[in-house]
Amino acid sequence: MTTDAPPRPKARAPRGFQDRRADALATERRILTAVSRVYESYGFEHLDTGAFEYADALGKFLPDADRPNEGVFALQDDDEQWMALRYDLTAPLARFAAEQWDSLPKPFRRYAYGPVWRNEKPGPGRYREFLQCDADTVGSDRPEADAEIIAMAVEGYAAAGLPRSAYALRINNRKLLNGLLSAAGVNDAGQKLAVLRAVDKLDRLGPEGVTALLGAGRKDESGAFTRGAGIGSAATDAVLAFVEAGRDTRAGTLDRLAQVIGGSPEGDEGLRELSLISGALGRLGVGEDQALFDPSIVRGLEYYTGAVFEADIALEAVGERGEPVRFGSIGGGGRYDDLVARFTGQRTPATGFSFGVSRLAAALAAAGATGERTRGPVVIIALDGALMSEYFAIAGELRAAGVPAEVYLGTSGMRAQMKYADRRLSPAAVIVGGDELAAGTVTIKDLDLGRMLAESVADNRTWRDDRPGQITTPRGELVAQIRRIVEAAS
RNA sequence: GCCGCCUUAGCUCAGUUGGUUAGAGCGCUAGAUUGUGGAUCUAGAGGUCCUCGGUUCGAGCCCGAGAGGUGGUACCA
Repeated sequence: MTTDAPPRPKARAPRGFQDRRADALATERRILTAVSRVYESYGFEHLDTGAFEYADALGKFLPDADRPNEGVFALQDDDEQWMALRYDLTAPLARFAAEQWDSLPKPFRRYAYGPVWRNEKPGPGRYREFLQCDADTVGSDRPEADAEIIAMAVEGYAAAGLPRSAYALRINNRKLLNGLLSAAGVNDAGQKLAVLRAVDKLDRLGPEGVTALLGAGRKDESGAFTRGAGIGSAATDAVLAFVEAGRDTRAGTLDRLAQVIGGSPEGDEGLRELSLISGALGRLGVGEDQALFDPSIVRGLEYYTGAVFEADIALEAVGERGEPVRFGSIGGGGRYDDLVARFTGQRTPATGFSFGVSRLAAALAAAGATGERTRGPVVIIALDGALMSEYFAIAGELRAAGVPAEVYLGTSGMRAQMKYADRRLSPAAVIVGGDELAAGTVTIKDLDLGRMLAESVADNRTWRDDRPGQITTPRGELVAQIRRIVEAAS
C-alpha cells in the first residue's frame, strides 16, 4: 500500500492574525461609524491610502539585506524597491501630506481607518494585523489643535459605547522632561532614551524600580538584569519628583509641575503649551476626569516632539478561567512636528490621535458591553424539491419588504433545517409543504417565542406536539406576520 | 532576543513502574420522533500522542535536538 498522496496542508491562520465573524465585525463597524461621525463633526475629511508604502517613507525601519522583515512586513517590488505594509496610519499621512502639500487646504485635517500590520511577537490582545482609526491636524502648531484632538478622542470613546468611568486620557509633554534633564545636566541622547524607558515603567515597577533603572540598573525576579540610565542621584530625584507630580485636576498638576520642572527654556515652553491646552479643554467641555495631565506618560514612538496622549481602559473583565484581563492602552497620540519635514525639509507641525479599534472591540466584548449576537435571516424551509420556485418567491417577497431571508440550500431533512435556523439565531422559519400549498396557507414559526416557551417544556413529545410559537396563516398574510415577528425580535 | 513552563480527539483534559486495541466530558453527525429547534436516551464519526533522532524486546511515558504555544523580561517606529 504505497499511496503517494500529497501532504495535506494544515488549516490554520498565521499566528497573530485573527478571523473575525459577524459579531466581532458588527462591534468593529459600530465603533468605526461612531468615531468617524465624531471626527467629521469637527471638520476632518476622510482619507484612505494604500496598505503598502515604500519602506523609506515609513521611517527608520528600513529593510536591510540581513533582516528585511524586522518589525514590518516587507517585500521587494519588481523594480527592486522595498515596499512594506504600513505599521500605523501616521507615517502614510506624513507621506501623503508631503506629496500633496501644495494642493491641500492648510491646516490639513483628515481622519482615516483601516488595518495596520506589525511583524512582531503576538500576545494576548496583541496581533500582527489590527485596526486603527486616526485623526490628525497637519500644519497647526497651536496647542488648541492638540486640545481639540483630545476632546475628539474623549467624545469618540463615549460614542463607541464606553461608559464614562471606564476610560481616561492621560496627557503629558515631551518638552517637560527634556527641559528638566537639560537643567539637570543630562544631555546624552542614549541616557535620555533610557530615562524615558524607565519612566514608562512607573505603573508596573513603582518608584523604587524606576529609581533603580535611572541609576545603576535593576535585576528582576527572573534574574535578568536591565542596565540603568546612569544619571546622578540629584537628577534621579528631580525625575522622580516630576513623574509623581500628577494631581486630580489639570490646574493642580500644572502648579506642581511648575515647582519641580527646574527652569529651562524647553521646560517652560512645555508648561506654556500644557497651560494653553488646559484652557482649551475647559472651553471644549472636557471633564477633569476624562482628560488629565500625567507626567509619567511617555509613549514609545520617538517621533513625538511635544504633547503626548494615551488612553487607558479600566473595564473590569475576566477571562475564561476567571483570571482578570488587562487591556492596556486603547489609543494614543501626540504632536510630531518633524515627520513631514523628513520629506520636504520644511518643519510642519502636526498632531493626532489613534484609536486602537481592535483592542477596544475586544475590551467591549470581554466586558459584556456588547452582548448582542447578530441575527440570522428568516429561513424558508425547503421541504419539497419540487416547490423550490415557491420558496424563492417567498424569500423574494420578504426581501422586498426589507426582511433578510434565505431559502435553505442544503439537502438535509426538516429537523436539520430547523436546527440550522436556530444556530443562525433566525427570528422565524417559514414552512410550506404540500398541505400548505393546497390550502393556500403558510406555516410560520416564531423561533424566539419557541426559545422562550422551551424553558417550560421538559419532554420532547409535548415539545413537538405543542409546536410552540407556530401559526398557520393565509398565504397573503405572510409578509405582515413575518414583519410583526421580526420587529418584536429587534 | 533571553529565561521558565507546556504540547494526547474540534475544545478542555485524564493516561498507573516503560507493557495487549490510547480514554473521558463537552462539541459534531445520526436515530428514538413520515413535517419541527430545546431537554433526555442511544449509536456513530473523529488520533502523525507536536516533529526528528536515540535508549529499550517494547516508548504517549525515558534521553537529545528542533518546532509551536504560553508566562515573564527586553524591544515596540
